[in-house]
Amino acid sequence: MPDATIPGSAKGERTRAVIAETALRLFRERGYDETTMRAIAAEAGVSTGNAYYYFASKDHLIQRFYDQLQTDHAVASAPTLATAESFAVRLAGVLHAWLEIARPYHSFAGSFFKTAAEPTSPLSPFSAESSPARDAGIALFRTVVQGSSATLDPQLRDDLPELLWIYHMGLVLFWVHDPSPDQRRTAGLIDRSVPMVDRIVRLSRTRLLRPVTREVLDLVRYLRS
Amino acid sequence: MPDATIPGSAKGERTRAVIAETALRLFRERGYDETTMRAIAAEAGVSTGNAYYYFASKDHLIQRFYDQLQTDHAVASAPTLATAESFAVRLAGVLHAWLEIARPYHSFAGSFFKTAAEPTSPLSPFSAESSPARDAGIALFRTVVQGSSATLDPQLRDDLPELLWIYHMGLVLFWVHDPSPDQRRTAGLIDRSVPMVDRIVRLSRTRLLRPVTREVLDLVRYLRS
DNA sequence: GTCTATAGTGGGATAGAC
DNA sequence: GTCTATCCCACTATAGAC
Repeated sequence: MPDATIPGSAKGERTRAVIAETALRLFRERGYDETTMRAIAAEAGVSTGNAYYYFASKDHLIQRFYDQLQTDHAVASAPTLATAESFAVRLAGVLHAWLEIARPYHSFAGSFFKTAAEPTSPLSPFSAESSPARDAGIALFRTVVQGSSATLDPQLRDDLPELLWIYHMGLVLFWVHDPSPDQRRTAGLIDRSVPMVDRIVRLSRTRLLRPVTREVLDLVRYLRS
Repeated sequence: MPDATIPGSAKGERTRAVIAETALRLFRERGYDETTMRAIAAEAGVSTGNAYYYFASKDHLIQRFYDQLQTDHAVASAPTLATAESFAVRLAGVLHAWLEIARPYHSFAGSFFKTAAEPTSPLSPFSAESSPARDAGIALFRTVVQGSSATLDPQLRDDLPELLWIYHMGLVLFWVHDPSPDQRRTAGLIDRSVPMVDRIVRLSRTRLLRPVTREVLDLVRYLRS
């Protein structure tokens, strides 16, 4: 036996991984509702009891999917973030990157989305369990802001990444409901809304709009408190 | 004509109503997940099979709840709409009215909200089955706009009600996730966001913001097409 | 601590007799 | 239109093997 220091732990992690990967594969092949825990366990070569030993519920298998998606998104966004300087280009690049890496999962995302939408669910993007993925998402948008050539109100510079993440969540909501082939309408929505966001961010420093900017920032702080 | 011509139909409608009312009562008393179809059927004095004869699924029982809420909302909004002239006051009145009539259902709304969020669900506010409720909602906001003293760009005047309905859906989303007592944070969100909306609507006609207004309206039309 | 096997519960949904 | 009987599956419980 290799590894006597943490007995079984390595093996356990491998079993956990096998179950998670099998589940994800079956979800993609058959859809979420059509994939039973029995089938996942059988296909992974473990007992159903064992599957439940590692994952508290069928829903918990999706947490893996989130983390995977988040990692892939960061990787797919890297080229844009490394080269583009314009805020609008960086933002559009990151959003389109998400669209591309998420595309293969569109049909099955729809079927488990309901679970994520439930307030008490650990899969909700607003839940405590999701805070690592959420923080990673906000961090990505922080990179979008910080690397851009745009000059911003300092306070807005701090809070804008969170606002952009919420904007992204709105796009995801639209995407989930988007029946068009390859979700082209969502792509269109990005292409049409990014320039608006860009323009509004630029205008936020003007005398006319500064009061609104203040109100928005106050609101963000109120909601965080 | 109210008729003896369709025999049994009246009886059927009564059975349907009894089941729906029983279900709503039990949902409020015990919560959605904790109320089984067996319990609903038993309490209503019918068999479970019969309950399924009238309602294709447990979720379908909620459609009744939607309609009820929509009707109550219109009634609760009437006083404000009959008296207030300022756009901000009318909007805030209608939104707070919703908050009040929805309050008793907050805890159970959370548990079935997931169903409504599912794209393929007939309960989704964007579904074809929900279009009557959606249209009624938009009509309510049309009254908010049309009865107000504010002067608006004609095109915006046409599309603003739909935008306000979407804004309302956003507030509902927040409300569902709001754990504060009596959902006070949602009330705070309304109080802080309505002045912003009001200000932005006023500013939409200024030279500086007109391009953004155009873009927003183009976007709305794109999404409708 | 990791895993199997098995037996069982409860609830959404359905089939088919009447 | 209404019933009874049954299916299916998520999930639990448990007892024990390595």
